[in-house]
Amino acid sequence: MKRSLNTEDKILKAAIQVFVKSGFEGTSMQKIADEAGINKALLHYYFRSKEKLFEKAFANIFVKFVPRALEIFTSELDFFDKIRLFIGTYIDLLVQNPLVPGFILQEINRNPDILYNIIREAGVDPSFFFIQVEKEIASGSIVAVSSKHLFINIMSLCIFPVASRPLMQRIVFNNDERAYAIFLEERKKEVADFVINAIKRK
Amino acid sequence: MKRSLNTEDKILKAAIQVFVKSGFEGTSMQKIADEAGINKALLHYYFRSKEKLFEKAFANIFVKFVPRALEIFTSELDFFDKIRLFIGTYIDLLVQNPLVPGFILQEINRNPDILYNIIREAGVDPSFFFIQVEKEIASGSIVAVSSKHLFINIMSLCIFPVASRPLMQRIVFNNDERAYAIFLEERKKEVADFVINAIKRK
DNA sequence: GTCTATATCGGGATAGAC
DNA sequence: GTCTATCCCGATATAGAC
Repeated sequence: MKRSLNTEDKILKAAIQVFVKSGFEGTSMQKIADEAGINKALLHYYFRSKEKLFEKAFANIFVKFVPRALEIFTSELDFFDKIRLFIGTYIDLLVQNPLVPGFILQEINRNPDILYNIIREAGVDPSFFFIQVEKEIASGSIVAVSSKHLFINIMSLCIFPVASRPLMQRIVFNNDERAYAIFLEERKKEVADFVINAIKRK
Repeated sequence: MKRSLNTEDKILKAAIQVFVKSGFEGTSMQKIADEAGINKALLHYYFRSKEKLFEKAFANIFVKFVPRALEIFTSELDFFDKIRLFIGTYIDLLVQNPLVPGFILQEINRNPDILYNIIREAGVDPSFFFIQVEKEIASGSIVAVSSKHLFINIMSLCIFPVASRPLMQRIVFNNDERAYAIFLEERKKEVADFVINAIKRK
């Protein structure tokens, strides 16, 4: 399986793994070379510099986590079902990649400019969500909330508990790994209920 | 004002500033020395190593942002007023220190063990909040929610929008700084309404 | 395309003068 | 207590053999 990858892909895969774990500043080319099972010089042969290798790796990770999240809202489900489906799938995705949220937050704060090209190319656009919220308000199914606040509320409730796990697991669960894993699993239902309860017209 | 600080405090203050901006790995002792207006060797004279200086700096920042947040819930206000007050004050604190949330998330993921001593010494304990939630449920003023989920929901809604600002500002506000500043200001009311709406028994 | 060897630089840390 | 000079290592990056 891994054997079938060519060298370039093997390097990129290793780079993603190491960068996500240690961040740009905490990562050395040597560690990536070790992870890929090849020599340090080859990294430069394929990607010229650490900076350029990082850009490829970051873009690769980013598109898996940001635009994909929004796809669900383009479907034709009932709005509340869409919210439930989105939250469930997104929390799953995050739990399977627990280091990614912290990594992305770290790197966008270190260098916000990395987003410039990536967002343009990846075509991240939440307007589909905003339009639908306005429609739901007009039809009277939800109360008059700001669609932008609602969007960021949902994102916050999904992402932050994963990004802050080392801290929250300790202060709320006495650092019990399993308890926090169960807690995150519960959140798929809990967060959806919370959001829907907050906006549903009764 | 800055003149009145002794050298040790001057160094610590400079270290906090640089570490928060660039993280542990992205910070060099030289940058801290420059920021403090003194020589590199003096850092080692006062703090022995980068690691030890970082620990002091991190603990210093941490206690300003985590335990202090919980103090509000020990007051004697009405529960909903407490929630409003907490969210308003906390978002203010975060907006005034916009790099801190990302910094803390970054460092706890890099090295979760730094929390070990700090949390013990700082005495971070949200149980006061949990108890009060249980009481409110018993008295029938709010619906039966999990107090732990509620706690982390509130934290998420306050912290994440600040920590993810470079990203969210771009995809939701076309990178308009002022619009995002206004948005964060609005959130003091918006988030409180959202939370209370989600839990209030009607 | 892949390796070893090496150039060059910047980092943390210490010695020692004042 | 504060400085300059220096040590030593690890980092990025390149040269050149195979």
